[in-house]
Amino acid sequence: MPELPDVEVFRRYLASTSLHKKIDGVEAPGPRVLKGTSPSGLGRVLKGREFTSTRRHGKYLFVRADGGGGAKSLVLHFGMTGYLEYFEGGPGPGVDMDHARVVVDFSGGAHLVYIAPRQIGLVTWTGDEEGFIEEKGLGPDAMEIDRDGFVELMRGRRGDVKSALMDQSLIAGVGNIYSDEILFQSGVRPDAKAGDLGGKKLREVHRVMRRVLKAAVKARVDPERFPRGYLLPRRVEGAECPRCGGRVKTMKAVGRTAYYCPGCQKG
DNA sequence: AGTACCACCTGACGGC
DNA sequence: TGCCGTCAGGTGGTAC
Repeated sequence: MPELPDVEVFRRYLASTSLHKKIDGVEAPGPRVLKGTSPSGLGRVLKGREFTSTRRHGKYLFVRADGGGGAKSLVLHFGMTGYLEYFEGGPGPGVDMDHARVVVDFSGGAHLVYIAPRQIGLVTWTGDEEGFIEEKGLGPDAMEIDRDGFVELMRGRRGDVKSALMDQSLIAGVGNIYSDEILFQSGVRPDAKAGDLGGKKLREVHRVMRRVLKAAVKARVDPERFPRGYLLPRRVEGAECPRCGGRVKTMKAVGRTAYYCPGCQKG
């Protein structure tokens, strides 16, 4: 799940559970997700500190850890299957500890666990969040970029609009699922050329993008809670289009499967 | 600049 | 039941 809305939900979860607790130590039973650090390295950085604030940029989550020398932040990226669990005492029966990759132990017996069945994901630390974002080549966050900036970025692109929306160096946060939703609600086919859309349509895509991401966060990314008329809960080949009653179809775009409604998306 | 693959991992699912 | 191919919401690298 982890696109911008999912990561925003994780951020709020972490902020409501894990701030202002002393960190006793860190374990990394899945060290493959650690990049540029080691289990002991991460432990040395975090031990004795406490998380004080959170920040999301695109699909990355930064967690500021204060109480030691210099600024240090935990950096989390959730790959395709990652998420967080917090618990006090032992893990409940529903917690998938088999796939726990990083565990932060707080004094008093609470734990924050980064779980990722497929170890595609990233956990590290940085002393410079801005520098990290720059190194990764991330564009502005999809909820932060303004309308004119968005139109400028999209204009002059020769590739498919879907791949432009998903290009993290242009705009950070949109992935395969939400690009489908945004294009569906904008009435634009996934294989339309971004540069062919025109200013008016691009402004509409920008407005729809903001609305969709916001609604997804509000729905806590639960498809059942999405507003009516959303494609996401019907994102299945042959399903009934929630707007026109036609059939949802798929096509390949940038090596990914795009779901769309030929009846609603003609642009 | 854009695309087309491959790779990294694991699990679920359909077909035989 | 088992084996096999395919697919899955991520990014990063290479080669054309």
